[in-house]
Amino acid sequence: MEKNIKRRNTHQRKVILEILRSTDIHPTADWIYERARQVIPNISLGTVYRNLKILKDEGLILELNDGKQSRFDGRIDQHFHFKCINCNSIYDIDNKQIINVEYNDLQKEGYQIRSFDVIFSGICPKCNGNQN
Amino acid sequence: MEKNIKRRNTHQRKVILEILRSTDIHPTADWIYERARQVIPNISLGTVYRNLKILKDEGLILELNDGKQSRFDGRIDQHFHFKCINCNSIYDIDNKQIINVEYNDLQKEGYQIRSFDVIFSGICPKCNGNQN
DNA sequence: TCTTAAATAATAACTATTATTATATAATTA
DNA sequence: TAATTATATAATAATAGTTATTATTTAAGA
Repeated sequence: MEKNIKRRNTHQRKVILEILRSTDIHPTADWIYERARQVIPNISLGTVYRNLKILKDEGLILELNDGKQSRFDGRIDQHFHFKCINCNSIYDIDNKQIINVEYNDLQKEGYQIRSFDVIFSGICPKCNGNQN
Repeated sequence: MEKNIKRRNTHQRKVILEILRSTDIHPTADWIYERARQVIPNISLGTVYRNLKILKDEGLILELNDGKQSRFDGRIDQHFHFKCINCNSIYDIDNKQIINVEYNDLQKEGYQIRSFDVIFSGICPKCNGNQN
């Protein structure tokens, strides 16, 4: 994607970012599209995808993935994720203190670290006990 | 997928697992397919996908994802990953000592943790210095 | 207000993955 | 060892998530 492009602050992009920031369910592009249509009835799914890519490029959102679909996250402060292997939900994990990462050694080996995510996998509290 | 199915130990599945265990590049299904064709010329891509799913289901391999494609990992001992945002390579990170995860609190909240991965994102040593 | 390049809506195209089905084969049984 | 049976295969079609195309619209600067 072009880096030094003069971006226009469009209504569509503002609505998409607002929708994403209003939820913690890490929605798919399609979910965001359905929500956006309630505000801009003739918005296009392509517009949703394009703007999600731009927002990610600008560091305003994160892209996760589910295995088969991309999911998006309006939170960009350091936090982690739990992926339920039963219902496929993704939860935010806020207990920063549970994880201690020291990556000086990696940097010495030449890795430039921009970010990191910890993704737990298992059964979520809702599914726990009533699995199919 | 059926759980109590009587599995047959096919030549195709053995070859696929062998190929995956022989590399550390976390290949895509298509890469594995090309390699497998050198051993079984008329193997089908569908067979590769089906067996990768079975092997994952049996806990013999891991599935990572790259954003748009699945990547597979023949290593199942605890280790972490580094994803280069420049060349898209995924590297294994072995320094277990750099990461300390304590998830008792999560378990108390009802999360059943089966596994976790730490994914660093940034520029790899090879790309460091000669980015495009 | 005029100009211009970026963004949009609509839609087509692409691609990774999964499903379908007739045939082949591993493994069990006789 | 031969017959049986259900699983796996190869070939191919179908699906679905995402990206590309293009004529038109629009945000933002002059």
